[in-house]
Amino acid sequence: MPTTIRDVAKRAGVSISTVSRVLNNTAAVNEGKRERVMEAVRALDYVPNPAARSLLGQDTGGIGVLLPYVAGEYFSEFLTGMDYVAKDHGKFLLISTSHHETKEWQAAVRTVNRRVDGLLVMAPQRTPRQLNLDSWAPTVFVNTPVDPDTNAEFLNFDDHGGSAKAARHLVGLGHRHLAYVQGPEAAFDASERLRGFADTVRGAGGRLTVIKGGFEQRDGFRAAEAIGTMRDRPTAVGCANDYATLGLLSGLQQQGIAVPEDISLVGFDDLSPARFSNPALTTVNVPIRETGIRAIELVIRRALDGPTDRPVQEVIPLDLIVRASTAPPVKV
Amino acid sequence: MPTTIRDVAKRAGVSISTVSRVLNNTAAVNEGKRERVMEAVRALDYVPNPAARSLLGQDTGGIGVLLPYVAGEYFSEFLTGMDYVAKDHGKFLLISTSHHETKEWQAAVRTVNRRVDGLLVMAPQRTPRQLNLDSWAPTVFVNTPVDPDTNAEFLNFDDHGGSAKAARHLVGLGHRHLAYVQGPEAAFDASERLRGFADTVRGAGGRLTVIKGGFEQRDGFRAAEAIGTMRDRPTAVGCANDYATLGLLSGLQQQGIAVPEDISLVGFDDLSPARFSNPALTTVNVPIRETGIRAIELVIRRALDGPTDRPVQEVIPLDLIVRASTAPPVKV
DNA sequence: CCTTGCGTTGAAAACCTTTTCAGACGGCTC
DNA sequence: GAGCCGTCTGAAAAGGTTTTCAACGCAAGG
Repeated sequence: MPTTIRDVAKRAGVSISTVSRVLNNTAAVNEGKRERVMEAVRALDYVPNPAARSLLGQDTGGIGVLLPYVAGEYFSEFLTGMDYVAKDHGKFLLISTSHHETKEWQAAVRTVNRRVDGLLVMAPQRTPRQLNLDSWAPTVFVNTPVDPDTNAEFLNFDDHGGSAKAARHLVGLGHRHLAYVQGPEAAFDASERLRGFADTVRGAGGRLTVIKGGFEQRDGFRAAEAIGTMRDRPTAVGCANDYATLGLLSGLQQQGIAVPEDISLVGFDDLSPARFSNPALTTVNVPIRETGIRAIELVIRRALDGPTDRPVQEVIPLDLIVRASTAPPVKV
Repeated sequence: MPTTIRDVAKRAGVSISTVSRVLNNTAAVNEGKRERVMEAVRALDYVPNPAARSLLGQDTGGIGVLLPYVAGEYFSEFLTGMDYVAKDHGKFLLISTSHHETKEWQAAVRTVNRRVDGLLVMAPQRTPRQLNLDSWAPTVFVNTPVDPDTNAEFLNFDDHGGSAKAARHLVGLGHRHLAYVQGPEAAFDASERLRGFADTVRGAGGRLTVIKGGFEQRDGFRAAEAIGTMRDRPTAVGCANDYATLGLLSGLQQQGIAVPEDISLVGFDDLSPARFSNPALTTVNVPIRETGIRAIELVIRRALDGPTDRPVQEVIPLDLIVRASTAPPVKV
């Protein structure tokens, strides 16, 4: 039986109302009594019951985080950023994942509902409309197709633009026949990346071969086999993310194809393994950790201030980081 | 104003007690009424208020997860496993991290307290005693120094044994002068790994040079500089984890030192990047995802069954995976 | 001296659910 | 036909907090 506000009140010789007032600083209290209350709180190691508190419609202290999944460095970077601010504000993170299924989505929303003060959602395969999480809590979407009709906040990456920069870099080096290893088909961000790459290559009059892939290393590894056996091999390849690029690199090298001498490679995300591969990857930097921080700050702000009529809807520009995996093509 | 049990009762023409009984299957209810209640629940889209529920001392539905930090693939694998089972049991994960500071620890415990039905703690730099989370919720420790006096559950990896296998492998290949890149000094698992390596090398009459390092790629990269400038260079190097090994590999290759021809490398963890590096890493496999699954299952079981007098205290054996980064030393 | 008002306080209501308690009702046994 | 039992039901209490409301004492103002 944990100590309650009543125990504190008894020990301090005041009513529970007074204790509440002292704790929440919600009204003036006689200095002597305030002291006694504080002393009692310390002595009994009293912590208010969060359930009782949120029953009254007060804040729950939680922030819900709904992600498609949580595997890989991309998400752990994201989480790290979020965790950092959340802790700073005395909030905790309530994480639920793997919601490619609309059913699972709704279950997750239902679970998280009323246990959190706000919501951060990353759903690259869904539009907010499909998630129908109405307006029961302030919601910030990250990396999710914008729905112009909601007044939720959106923080998106300029996947199209970033990918275009990568393609422009390759074209500028002189590449004319390029390939692109595609991400998961249903994912909004992956298709934007493909589109940015394709638009640029075709706009420059280059030839583009699109290869099915995914976001994991083994997807890139498989793509390497496909590329290795091509009769008319491309001289540069873009990938949907760094993991796939790393797998691709590994696969090519095992076939004796040199990077960047024989083939140039461009990744996406700029995760730490990209810096330490051999050769280090040219890739598009995605400030995922910082975005996690900003997103949580937004959620907290909206939870505090209530709804705005001017929600933040931002597209974050992405920069290309040129490293050693790209070079001009060898003339044949 | 969300719908309450009262709304449901009114619509179904019964008392709230009956609604509660139907929902929780806690007593027999007339079939007709049951139908009407169910209909009302569906029509109003009623979801019981979790705060009210946990106020009564019912389960909160949450499981607290306290980690030292959350960055890197190791933790994202761990989280993936945990998330998987938690979702399966309708529980949600309440995650809090970065508790190298005892103060932060206590704050985290306080926050999580009474919001969860059980606790999973990974604290390689602390003993459970230091965390003084008394007995307010069933707790399972993972990768944390065992405290024989608590009756909490422990799931630990045989870091010492795994590291010994790695060392034995190298010694068996003929290496006599080895180096070891150390992990964070205060971490229990890192020091066990070092100890296992050192014990074995010295037991076999080999020479061991210990190099300060850490768990991140840049730590390995720095170690590569140290090794590159050594006059009497070791022929094989063990590392505290794969990330450091990858950084080390990258650094060595940039100096023109060939792996495994000039130096053999052994990692620890067997994360996915280890499989796709060039050469692929020989490393000790740590079933981190599976352990996440088992740990959460343990927490849930203990939350359901109440305290046991025979808590699980297990040391999980670790296997060495031999790949391309190790070879016999070249004779001089 | 009586009112007004301020600063401070405690009682009680409200939040939403589960669970206990007692009652109603029908059918059964003697 | 009286008593009993079993099944089903609703009223009410309990859980811990915040907040409203009324009231208290006391000083200042009329």
